Amino acid sequence: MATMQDVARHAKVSLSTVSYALSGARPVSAATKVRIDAAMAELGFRPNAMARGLASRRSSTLALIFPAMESGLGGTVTEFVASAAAAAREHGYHLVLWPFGAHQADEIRDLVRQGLADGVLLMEVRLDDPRVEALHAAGLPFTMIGRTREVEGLAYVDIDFDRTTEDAVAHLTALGHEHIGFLNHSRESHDEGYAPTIRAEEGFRTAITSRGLVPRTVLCHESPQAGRRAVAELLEADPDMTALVTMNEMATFGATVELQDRGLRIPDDFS
Amino acid sequence: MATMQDVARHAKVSLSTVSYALSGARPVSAATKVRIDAAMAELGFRPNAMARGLASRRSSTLALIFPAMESGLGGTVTEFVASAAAAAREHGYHLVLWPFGAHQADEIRDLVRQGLADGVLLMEVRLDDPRVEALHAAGLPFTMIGRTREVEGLAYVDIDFDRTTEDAVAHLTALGHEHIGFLNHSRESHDEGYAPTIRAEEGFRTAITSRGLVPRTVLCHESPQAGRRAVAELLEADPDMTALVTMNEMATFGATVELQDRGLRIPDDFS
DNA sequence: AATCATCGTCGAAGCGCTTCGACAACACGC
DNA sequence: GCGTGTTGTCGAAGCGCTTCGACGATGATT
Repeated sequence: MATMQDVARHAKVSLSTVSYALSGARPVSAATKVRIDAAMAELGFRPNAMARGLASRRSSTLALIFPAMESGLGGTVTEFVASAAAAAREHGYHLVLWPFGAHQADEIRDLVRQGLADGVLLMEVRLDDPRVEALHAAGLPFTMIGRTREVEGLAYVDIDFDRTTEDAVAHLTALGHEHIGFLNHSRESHDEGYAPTIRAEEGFRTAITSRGLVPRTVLCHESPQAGRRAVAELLEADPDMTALVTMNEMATFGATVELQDRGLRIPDDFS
Repeated sequence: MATMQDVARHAKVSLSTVSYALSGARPVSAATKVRIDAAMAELGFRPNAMARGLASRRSSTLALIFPAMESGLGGTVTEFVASAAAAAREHGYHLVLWPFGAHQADEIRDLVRQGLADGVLLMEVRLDDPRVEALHAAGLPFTMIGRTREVEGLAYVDIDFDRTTEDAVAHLTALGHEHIGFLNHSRESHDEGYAPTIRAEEGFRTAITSRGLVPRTVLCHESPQAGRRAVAELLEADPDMTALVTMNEMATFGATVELQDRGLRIPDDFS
């Protein structure tokens, strides 16, 4: 593998000039730049990531902390991961995966100190999340996908659950539905303080009660089987139910099966 | 951040002794080791990943090359990614994501030369995959999830599609089914040489024809909508069809909807 | 023509670690 | 008591790059 020294010799300039040509941190004359570019091309030079990282104290690497296999890994999570990787790439960064849940803040602290990451993306944030504290203390830049209870001074992107549930309910009431159920994520996720579960539940209740209707919600594991049972429960609680709002992708597949099983056509009899 | 030099001073030994205590590459007396461990703990020392990588020419990083968002990113792919990350972690490795498809062998070659990865995991391998050639030429150790046409000298783990399709067909014929359809991945994936699509198709045909039955297969996009249409097609081709073998997760959800829509109960009327 | 920035380039000092060669200190067999 | 190995430790030389200070060579400014 060709080093920068090789390129320098080949282009008959000093090591540092090659470095400056590459980074643009200082001006380099057009003529020398051409020679250097030619030498780099000829030798197939690629700057060594480790050496660059060590000398510059910047790794060009971002870490994506994501919940190993906790909450079912729906399609949404996967999309986040895939687009984060692609976006990092576009900006010349590497993306490393740190599969740590909310209870593994210590491991994160350790990894951060190894200096491999310039910044962190935190996924599946809990309302009170020790990982946030750890990252904050480490002084590493980070942003969250989702949010904690307190977001003072923190950067995050988030889904507006108040708005989405309100929109969903508005859509259904506009269609004439008055008995609307809500199929949420699991009880575990709720009890762990997983924000989407909690905030969507609140949003739904608000949207429903503000219309003088009765909210019927159910927490449900991320599986088709659980989805069937959950819908059965909802229909027992309110046999007149004609519409469902759902947060739980996996369970939804089971839900449709259960509905069709009961002779309810979608979308004719049930929305 | 404490360096190894700090630890050495603190423990009153030389820098190299600390290194040896850490790596075990040379013996260190029990007494000094205790002092060094104490110093490391007190200073909260973590070896710098970049420096270690530069000096040792090993990055402790593995790259996972995976298809950005090509083939729908089913749950299986996600599981692979998540468990790869966890497994890497367990072995003290980092896992970086390189979102490159079969047509981006050049970009892979570039990244490899940056020396960030000690080895590579290649996913969604095509029967003839330029990435394999690129990695081979780069001399980087790699293994594949899936396989190319020629596997001489290559390491891989793979699904036995002959066996899975045979098992599926055997299961269905044992239940008495004689009109069995096959719901495959998309035509695009087939034409691109995506091995699971091609090999599963072959496996299914073999399993069916060896029983004197007629294979009915359909290529189908990764979506519920496409799944509905595909099942409709299959039933038109053979109205007596009573069972389906499927490779296409997303399409399957649509398939069940279509079947139920036609009054076919699962599993009573249709398997 | 003298003065001063500015430009383009170079050499050298690290970044924090691994690893090689050296070398005391000591144990062993005879 | 002399070779002959072991053990445990140290110093120093890198790994391949970034970045700082220095310095001749221009070109612009009076």
